[in-house]
Amino acid sequence: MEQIEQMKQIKQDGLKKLTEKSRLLSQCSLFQGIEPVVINEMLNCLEPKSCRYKKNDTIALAGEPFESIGVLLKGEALVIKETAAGHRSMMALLRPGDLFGEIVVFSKNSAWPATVIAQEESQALFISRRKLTGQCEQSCTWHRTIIENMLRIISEKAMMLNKKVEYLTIKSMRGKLSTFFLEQHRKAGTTTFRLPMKRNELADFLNVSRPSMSREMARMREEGLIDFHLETVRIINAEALRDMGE
Amino acid sequence: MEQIEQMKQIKQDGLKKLTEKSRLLSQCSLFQGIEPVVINEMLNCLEPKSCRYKKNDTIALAGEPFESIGVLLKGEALVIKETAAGHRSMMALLRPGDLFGEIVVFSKNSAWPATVIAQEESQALFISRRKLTGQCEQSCTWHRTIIENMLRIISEKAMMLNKKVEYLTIKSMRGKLSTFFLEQHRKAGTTTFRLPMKRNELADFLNVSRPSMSREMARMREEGLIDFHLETVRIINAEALRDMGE
DNA sequence: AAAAATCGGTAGCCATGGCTACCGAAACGT
DNA sequence: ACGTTTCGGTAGCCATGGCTACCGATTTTT
Repeated sequence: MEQIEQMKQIKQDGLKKLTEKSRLLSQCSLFQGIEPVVINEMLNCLEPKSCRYKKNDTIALAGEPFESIGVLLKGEALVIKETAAGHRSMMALLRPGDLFGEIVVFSKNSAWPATVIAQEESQALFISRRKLTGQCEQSCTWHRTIIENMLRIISEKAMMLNKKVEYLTIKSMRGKLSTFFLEQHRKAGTTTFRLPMKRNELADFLNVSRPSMSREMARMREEGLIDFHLETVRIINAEALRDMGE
Repeated sequence: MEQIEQMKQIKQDGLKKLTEKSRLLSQCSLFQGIEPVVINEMLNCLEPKSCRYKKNDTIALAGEPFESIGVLLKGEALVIKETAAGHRSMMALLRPGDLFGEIVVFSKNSAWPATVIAQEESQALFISRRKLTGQCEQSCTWHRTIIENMLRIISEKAMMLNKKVEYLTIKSMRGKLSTFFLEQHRKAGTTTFRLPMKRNELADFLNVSRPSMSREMARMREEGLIDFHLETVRIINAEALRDMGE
């Protein structure tokens, strides 16, 4: 009798786990717009590999061949790029629900371009490229959704990179700042707006040094182009800023 | 009798045109791996809009909403980015078979990010996003191929942009050159290789000025890191180069 | 073959911006 | 409330690299 109760418990735990997993996945951009219940069915068809990692374990190693997209389910992981000299630079911090390897899965060159390392005890899911595009006989409805999601995700990544290239291509400090401020202004719709990043992060985004950036912002204030205090920026002479954009 | 002959002729001309179009499309990355004959069938289902343009006509205008991917069939077109100041910069030159708008079709923000202008008498094909992902009842086989192509195309674009960002992020001249030379070396497999671009283009790619680049290359030669003559470059001290990569 | 255009190398000038160092203010942790 | 950390501003030094100008070589045009 006790045994039966125990088994029921195990089964319940299993179900709870499954629903927890699909609930987590329903938050993930790859499964956007799909009900957790449906995700459960899909997983049977997608046959994902689930892997657990301890702290400092290597989840993916740059250069290794691969054919799967990764989803971080639990924990925290770092995406790291190593230069030939062995110098490491952090590229991204992954949190539960984040994808990795999404750019590379569908390109010809199927080797991890970066290394992913678990920062704490983590769990990741890998879905193979074939399962993702492959049409299983039944339930093609959600398959279509997942492919549309995939297309959207990669497109948005490309758009983001494109924007980044635009900023990096601008040579002068003032040009970068002007372009950035005007973009924020356009987004906010008001002449006064708040910067979405700290100075350090902004300098990093524009690929300039923080002190040099502050210096230039001060100059622009002196010249009556903008005014600012901490995160708050007000555009005074929009025309002049526009003339700086390259 | 004569009328019948005439009609036959017209029909033949139509067929010739169709096969010419599909022959052209079979060269296009979007239809890679699909037989021209099959492409003909597909076109019925994809319902592309075909448009003709005269020289200097606007094929697509930045900011305008859109939902279609473009294929240049005939002629030549420029992709142009206009800054707020009205300053124009060329982004790409399109030739027959080239796609445009491929990054944006599947992103949420569906507005042309750049302007496309015909440089000569041209013809372009537009295929709507829905038709591209939509599954028509029959012939899902090639539909799958076209979606896989689409995924590959966007992924590769993202990879390319990613690589570009990597180069642009390197701050020092020497770092950029070292990284570039090492990459060429890796690709070629030999210590001596030929540069795939002219100096002007390389300087442009690395986002530096041509004379400064030449100067730095000369210095690197003096220091015994590399040797070069025109397009031919030989790596002498690979280790030292590696240490420069940021 | 002459003229023009393109291409690559070199030199000198100097503006831009990176870097270190330091300071005060704010935010955070305990 | 206190110490600690993070954040932003400022200053001075000077290396990096942009820019113009010029030259010779090669290629293309006519």
